[in-house]
Amino acid sequence: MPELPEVETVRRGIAPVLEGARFIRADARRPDLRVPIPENFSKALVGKRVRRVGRASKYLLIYMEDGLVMILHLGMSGKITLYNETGGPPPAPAKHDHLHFETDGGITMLFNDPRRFGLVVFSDEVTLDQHPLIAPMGPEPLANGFNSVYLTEQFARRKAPIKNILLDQKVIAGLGNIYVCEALYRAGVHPVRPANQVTEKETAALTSIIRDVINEAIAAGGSTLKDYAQVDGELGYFQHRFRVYGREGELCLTKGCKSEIERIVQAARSSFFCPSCQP
DNA sequence: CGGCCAACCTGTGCGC
DNA sequence: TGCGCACAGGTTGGCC
Repeated sequence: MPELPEVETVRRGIAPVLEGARFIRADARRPDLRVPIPENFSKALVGKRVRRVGRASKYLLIYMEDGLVMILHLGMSGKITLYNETGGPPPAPAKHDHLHFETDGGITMLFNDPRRFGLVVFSDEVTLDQHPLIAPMGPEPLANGFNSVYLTEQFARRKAPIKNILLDQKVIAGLGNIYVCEALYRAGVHPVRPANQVTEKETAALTSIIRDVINEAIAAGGSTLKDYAQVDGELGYFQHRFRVYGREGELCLTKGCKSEIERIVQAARSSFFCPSCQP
């Protein structure tokens, strides 16, 4: 499911109810997700206060008062659902509800992930930057280190299709299949172009387009949070209008363009593009 | 190291 | 109605 904007939306949704609250329950209902769930999962969390809810790329970071950091990834199908005790008793855990939390503030938080590509592991706050999941990642689109000089440099030494390079979390952290398709469409760059053949001008445009796409998606997520805030429900999966993703066979939305959106498969993922607008 | 592919899982939707 | 297949928003490990 989630790329950086969706994870940021989840973070904003859970931060207000978790920060300052104490876990009175933390159960792992199976031994593993993509990787084993820590043996001491419950013991390490119960009775402790959450200091802050952060995010690094697509990873949620729950900072505990004692320096422990719970790293959560939603994989492809992960969802977090919050229930408030004022809405009645929380439901019995359903199928694929793998993690079950309760806070002293009367909040139940469930992590549901049918495909189990998600994960939960622990780290120490002081060594978080060196954590094997965190350390290898490139800059996020909204970070200072992400600029056209950096991107030009990265493209220059890679001949793989630009689509693959933009999906590489070591190059840019946070983009996934949808937003890569959207960014390439807006930039007018065909997804199979070798990265080292993308011009500096195109790279400069792409840099700011990637920021735009991510900023707009975060804003769209924020607007869904407003509706969400009142009621119990799922976080992170919001309907956003895409200009090219998922629109195979439909008319290109560029004014005056009469072409149909095409779909090809790259690196075992679907790429959607307009053959006229993305030469 | 760069690049490519298979693998990890389950659910859903579509064509026959 | 049932069956089989294609596909799904992510990441990694192994191989050349």
